[in-house]
Amino acid sequence: MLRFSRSCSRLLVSKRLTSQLRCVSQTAFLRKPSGNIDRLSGVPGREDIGFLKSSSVSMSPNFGPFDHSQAVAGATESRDIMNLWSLLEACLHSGYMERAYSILKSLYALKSHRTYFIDDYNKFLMKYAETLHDIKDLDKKLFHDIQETFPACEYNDKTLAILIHHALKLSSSTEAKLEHCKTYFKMAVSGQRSILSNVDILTVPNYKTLACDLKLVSINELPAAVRPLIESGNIVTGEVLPSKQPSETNAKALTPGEVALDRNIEPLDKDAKELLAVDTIGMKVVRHTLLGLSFSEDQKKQIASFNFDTSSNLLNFDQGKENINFFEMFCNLKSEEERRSFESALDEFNQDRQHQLENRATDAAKERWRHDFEEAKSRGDLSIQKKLNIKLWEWFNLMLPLVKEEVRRCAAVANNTTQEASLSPQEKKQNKARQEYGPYLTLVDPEKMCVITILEILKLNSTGGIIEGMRTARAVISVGKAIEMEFRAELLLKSESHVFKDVNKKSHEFKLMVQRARATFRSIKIEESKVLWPQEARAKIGSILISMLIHIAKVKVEGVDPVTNEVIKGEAPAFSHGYQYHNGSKLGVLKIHRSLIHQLNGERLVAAVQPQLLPMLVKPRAWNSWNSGGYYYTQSTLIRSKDSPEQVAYLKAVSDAGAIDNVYRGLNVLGETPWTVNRRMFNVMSQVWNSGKPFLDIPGIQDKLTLTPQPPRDADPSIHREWKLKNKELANEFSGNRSARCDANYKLEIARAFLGEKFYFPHNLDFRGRAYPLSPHFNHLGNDMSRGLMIFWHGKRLGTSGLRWLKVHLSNLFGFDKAPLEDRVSFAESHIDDIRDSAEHPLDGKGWWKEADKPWQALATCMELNEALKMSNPGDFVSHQPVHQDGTCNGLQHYAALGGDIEGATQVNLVPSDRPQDVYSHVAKLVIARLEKAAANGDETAALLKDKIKRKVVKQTVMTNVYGVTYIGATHQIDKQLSTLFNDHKRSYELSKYLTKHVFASVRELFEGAHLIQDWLGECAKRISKSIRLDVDEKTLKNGNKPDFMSSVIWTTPLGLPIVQPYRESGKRQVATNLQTVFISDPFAINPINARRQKAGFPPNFIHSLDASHMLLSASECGERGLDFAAVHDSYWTHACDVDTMNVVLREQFIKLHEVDLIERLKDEFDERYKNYLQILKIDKKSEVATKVTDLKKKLSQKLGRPFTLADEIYMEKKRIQLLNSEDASEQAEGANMVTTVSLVAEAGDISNLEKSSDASCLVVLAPLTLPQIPPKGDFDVRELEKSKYFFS
Amino acid sequence: MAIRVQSLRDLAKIQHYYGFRYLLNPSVHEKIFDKLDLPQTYQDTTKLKVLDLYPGPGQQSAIFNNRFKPSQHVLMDARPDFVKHLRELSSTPNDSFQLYCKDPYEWQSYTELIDIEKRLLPSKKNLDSIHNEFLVLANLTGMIGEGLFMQWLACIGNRNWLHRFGRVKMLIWVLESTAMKILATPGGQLRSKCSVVADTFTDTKLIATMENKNLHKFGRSVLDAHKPVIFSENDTWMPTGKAISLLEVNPSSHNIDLDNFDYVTKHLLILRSTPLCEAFESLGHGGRDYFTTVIKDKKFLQKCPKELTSSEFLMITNAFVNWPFKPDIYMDFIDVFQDND
DNA sequence: CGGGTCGTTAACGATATAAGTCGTAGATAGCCA
DNA sequence: GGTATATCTATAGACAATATCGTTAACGACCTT
Repeated sequence: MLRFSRSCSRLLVSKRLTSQLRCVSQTAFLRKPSGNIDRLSGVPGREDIGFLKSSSVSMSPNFGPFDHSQAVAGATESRDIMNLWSLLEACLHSGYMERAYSILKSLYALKSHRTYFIDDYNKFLMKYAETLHDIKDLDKKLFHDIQETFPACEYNDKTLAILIHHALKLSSSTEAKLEHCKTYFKMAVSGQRSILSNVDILTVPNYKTLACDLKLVSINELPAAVRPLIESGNIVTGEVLPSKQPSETNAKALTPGEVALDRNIEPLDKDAKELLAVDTIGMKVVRHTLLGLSFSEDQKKQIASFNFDTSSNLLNFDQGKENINFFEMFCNLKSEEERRSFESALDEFNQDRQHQLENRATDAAKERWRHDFEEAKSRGDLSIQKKLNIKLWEWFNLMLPLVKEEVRRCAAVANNTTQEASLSPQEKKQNKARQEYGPYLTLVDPEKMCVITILEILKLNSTGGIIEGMRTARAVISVGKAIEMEFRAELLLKSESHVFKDVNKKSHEFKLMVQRARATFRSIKIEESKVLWPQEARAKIGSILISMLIHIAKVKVEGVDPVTNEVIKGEAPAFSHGYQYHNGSKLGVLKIHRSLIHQLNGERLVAAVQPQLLPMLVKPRAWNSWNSGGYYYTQSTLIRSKDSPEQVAYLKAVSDAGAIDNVYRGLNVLGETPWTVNRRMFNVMSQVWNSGKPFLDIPGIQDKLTLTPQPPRDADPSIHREWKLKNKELANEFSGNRSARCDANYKLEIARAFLGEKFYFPHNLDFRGRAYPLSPHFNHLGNDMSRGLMIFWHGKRLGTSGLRWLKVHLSNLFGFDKAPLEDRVSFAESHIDDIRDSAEHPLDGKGWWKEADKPWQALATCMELNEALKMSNPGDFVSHQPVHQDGTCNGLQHYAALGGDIEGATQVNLVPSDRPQDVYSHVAKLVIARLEKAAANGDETAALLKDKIKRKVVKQTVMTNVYGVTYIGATHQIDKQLSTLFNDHKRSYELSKYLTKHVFASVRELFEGAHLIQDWLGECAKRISKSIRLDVDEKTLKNGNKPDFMSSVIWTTPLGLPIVQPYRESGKRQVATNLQTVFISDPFAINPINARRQKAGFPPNFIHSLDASHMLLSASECGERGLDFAAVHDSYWTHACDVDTMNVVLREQFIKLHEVDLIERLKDEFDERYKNYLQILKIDKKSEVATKVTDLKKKLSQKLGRPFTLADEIYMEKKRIQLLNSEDASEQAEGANMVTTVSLVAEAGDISNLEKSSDASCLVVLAPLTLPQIPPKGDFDVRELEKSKYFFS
Repeated sequence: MAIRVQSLRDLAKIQHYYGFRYLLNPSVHEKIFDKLDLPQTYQDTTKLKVLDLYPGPGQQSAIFNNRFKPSQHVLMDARPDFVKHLRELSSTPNDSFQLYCKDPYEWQSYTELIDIEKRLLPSKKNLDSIHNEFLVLANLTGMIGEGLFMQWLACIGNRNWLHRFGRVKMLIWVLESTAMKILATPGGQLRSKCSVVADTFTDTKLIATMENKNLHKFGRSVLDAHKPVIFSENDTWMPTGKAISLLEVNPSSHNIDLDNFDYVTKHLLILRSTPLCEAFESLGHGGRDYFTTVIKDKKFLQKCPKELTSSEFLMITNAFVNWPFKPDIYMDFIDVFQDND
């Protein structure tokens, strides 16, 4: 028997993924390491922060290249596998064992998948076993399958774990158990320990039986996570043992005092008991701990009466109700020690709440509807304008039977219990479709599916540019996805309770152990759930559910009869499926009836926010692998690259090699910063919000969109056209306002729910490595408003320096940020009265804060300052306000550092100086100079504009210029500034266009070095994206000399994160659903790259990957030094008193980052990665090389008896390289003697002077890919910035 | 004095044809004019004013002018190479033959020609018959041609632009593919909104078309009914690979609200092969219920949109207009593509 | 028993839709010495 | 005559999606040798 070993299931999964991405390619020979990368190690002794290790891994990956050959041979197969997996999973959980078995057979048939097949079989076996009553049957089944049906498949330790689990479950006598288990343990592939490591299969009682009762294994052999549970011996009985020192890791979590409290809990519990009798033991301890702290009588009462039952006390989405204010309690505690015990008690409570939160969201929404409905019923309220929730409850009740019926039919089809013969052709077709989507539809409770459908649809209102509705395609996918997420969460929960069943959580310490064991279990389980439902399946079940909703959801409507002019009342479907045209292409839309829209505008929909999109109540799961971190019950990936399997593959390889631990470290620091809501700010905003009037960036309530009156029918077509444009503009503005208000609503409601709470933001990365919080509606990256709503949970004493920084911060928020720090301090000091007025009378005072650039944050800072200044010693004030340090044009800072460009470095404050440099003013000056010169030459436009140029006009363009803004984009930005000066729309646009040219030219002039690098990066990207790999697939070359280009730009960030630009052609296909066909992209398809986007995106993406690295480095260092740290890309936040420390850190890290010549390293990486790639060049036909190539082609063509194609050229070259790289000396010689078109061109050396563009006189040749020379580096030494006060300020 | 008619060979020397294709063979032109029998409409050609849009090399313009001697013949074109050529052509002492160098694509050009500069002042006629003093010639065989034709059709429906003067006959060269769409019959493969609109607001005939293998796609009925003049591709310049056809467009007298009609046909024809009773639902919330109540004919409800005649569409439009809960047809657009997850 | 024929169907690909694109690359012309 | 510059034209592509229809491949029933 061939045996293979796998020590734990994590590895299993990783292997499986590899198989999925693996490609049977012969590329290895092309990838002899050249040692180039070794050279990169640079200065000896310098520590590697990730790049070196990572780049060597990603340079010789264990998966194939991503192009057609993969797409055809590998990807279609891996797509099949993924589809089969998801179907297998669905069938297993729906209990369709026969179908599941036949899917297994299909999986078995896929040869490339063979080695990993046992994992699939195990899943089947696990479910199958549940239907049996005798362990012998299971035994029989397994050996029959392995010997007969799947002869090439070997069992593994997981299989044995399954057998053991069931043996324990099904055997009646201890002897039988013992015997079976003994046998199975003997069959172990890699030892007992390996079998025992399957904590997702063996339950805690299993472990106990094995270790304590049967004594088959010793406690030491158990997985670490379970060991304490068994050791404490407290499983089934639930009896509280005398507290032994809890083992290992959890020792710290409990102070002896708390344990003591645990035991004499009775007396104190008395008063609470009258109020609530439902505390679990664990919660009693929490309550007890809290009551033991030095709270005011009032707060003690609150705690005593607070319902610690998490299931009824999740988050407070109710406007009228006030949740308990943990934050205030926390702040009022005097001693550090008390605060610590408070926090640990709160954390424990929040563990449970987070668990509930992530799992009970849909139930909560449904209960709310029911509650409102019953309340209205009891009041006898049957008015026509029913409350929204009541309507939703009615729909829910109408929809449920339909869904149940459909589920029933699907089950019937799956179980073959339909009478096919008696069905109409249409029904037969329906049943056929049911066979496809049925398994997916029967997984989630119909009630939940109804709720999810309704919520998703309402949430999508007004998205996708549709005024009163949404795109169908988006709707069906969203619903499908939401169902899938629900399924995953349920699945996890179910299997968790399976493993932990019978575990009595009566003791407090024991509970902590269970919590810990659970966490381990979850990590394994989440990583394992790599299977995703195919888009097709999502769309299908989404459409089924939506069409049912359309069918039953009705609203009362009023209309005027055009004939009689009478008002008519009636009923109409609330949703309607139709189409709209855009530019001649159809778009499926799902419209929402106006009367419902109206109601939606008025009501809050917050319960609809998926919990996976909220901040977390507990510290996020720490990142430790590419797909493990963040929320507890939902899988998130380290990098948001949903449609780039390529990047995932690189990431996985690098992650498994442990090369990006620095990234994880930084990200975890960001996630561990606790926050809370700034209550005073929240109150001000609520007040503004409730007024319904527009205020700052919050638009007012708007009723409905009114279009301008239509021009007379016979008006000139141009007038009609203008009318249409005007309407579009109006609609645009309307929906913009609506979504802005909606967004503000979300933010405020989420903030309300988190008032007084301690929360965290789990982060992950975009494809360039920039960090973003996972909760999209409410986070510190949001607009001014959301930033103003948040403060650090922890407070720190200001001290002198902190007070000063707080003042600077205020000044910065006012836009007064280009002056020396002392001036900024005095700016704040000179406005002391304004600050007090703003803080104490934000809405009824002078409103000085509203003049700030960032008014909300300014107000928050005013309040903080005011409080501090009220104290006799402001330095003693405990501040929670984050203070920001921003880079001056961070992109340019990186460019200047890369180019060593002294002039540029000076401009962006890399060079120490007494006062900060203001790039924008400088550019403005340059532009004015240019315009004046032009005006002197008689250019009227220039003369007109030259007085209009202000710093503000050019600011955005200068800033975005580095990030590769296009000419058009910049023109729009400038037009936004200019259009306020000129009334004429067209005229101002003309002027903007003119001005943009000059601004671009000025920036280029000022940052010569930066632009040389930018150009170089752009050129590299262009050549790479137009290059051809030697072992391309035939299909790539099908259209003559215009092959599909498949190579994206790939690089490694200094932290070792591999970045793959995901810009590829879309590759979408039509998928039939119940409502319509939808056009969706296939995530497995590997399409030709989009060369233009690759080129345009690379320079800014590269810079972004650097600033991300800088941020993560600074984050982990700040974390190391005990700072609370947050960042918005190039704006770093911490407590006022810690700003000095942070400033040192971020300078150190910037220097650390740029000490190496990153550009040179990038070129070496490219040279290595794209070695042997070819590029297509056009050279002069008459040149010597060209004639040689033509002759060779002619000769070969005659030999072949057909034209010599590009594919032939490539094939030949491939052969040559293969020979050259051969181990065999004779083959090497043969390769050296071989003459190919490419070798001819390569011999000619530098042929750049021969390049021609005109078609007539040139010859298309293949040449080895060469990258341009790096522009010379200037003399600026990055170490200088250590002393630059204004580098970040 | 007669306008110069040149050989195809000479005219082909003009460097740019801007993607347009023109029939240049004089004898075919004569054949076409024979068939058109314009004098029947324009009995008094001394009162005839002609607006010639995109005349290009001006071959058709010259032949027309020589043959009918209209009182005024304005050639509107702004393309440099053609302008150069036309300027020569119109330099012959013939007052009626005037070049107007503006782009016929711009609505502005017409406003300037007629309302501002008052260079061309067509008379206003009632809707009883085809305008007998004003004729529009055009060549829309270029890239933007099809779109422009569709807009002109809408102008006929709205009675604006040149059609505010009455039922102005138009002779328009279009790509063969466009002609096929316009002339598609109920139930036919190519039946679409534009042919319904053309049926409703005009009486359009296929006058001439270029010989090619796709001819049969017009449908036997069209070919039989219109008996177009067939010419060879060698009679034309320049070869674009696309055949061209000449349409005679006679606006009909009607009193229909284009916007509603447009909405109804557009939406129904998306589901061109779906029975009406189902397709109605896509017209708005509760469409199926409403229309199946208003329209009693069960057989009619089983028909599908592509089979409907223009008068059937009209009937549905009327029902739509009377629908108390009808959707706002002016909200039927998408705004800028903005996507955020 | 094999193979061939015919009919049916799924699967794929092509095409039309609406109706004021548009950005860009490449060619040409206008310029100077 | 040659080259840097400005303007012009041609051209493709993104029809940022979907219904429908024609063609082809595949499959299976049936029949004949």
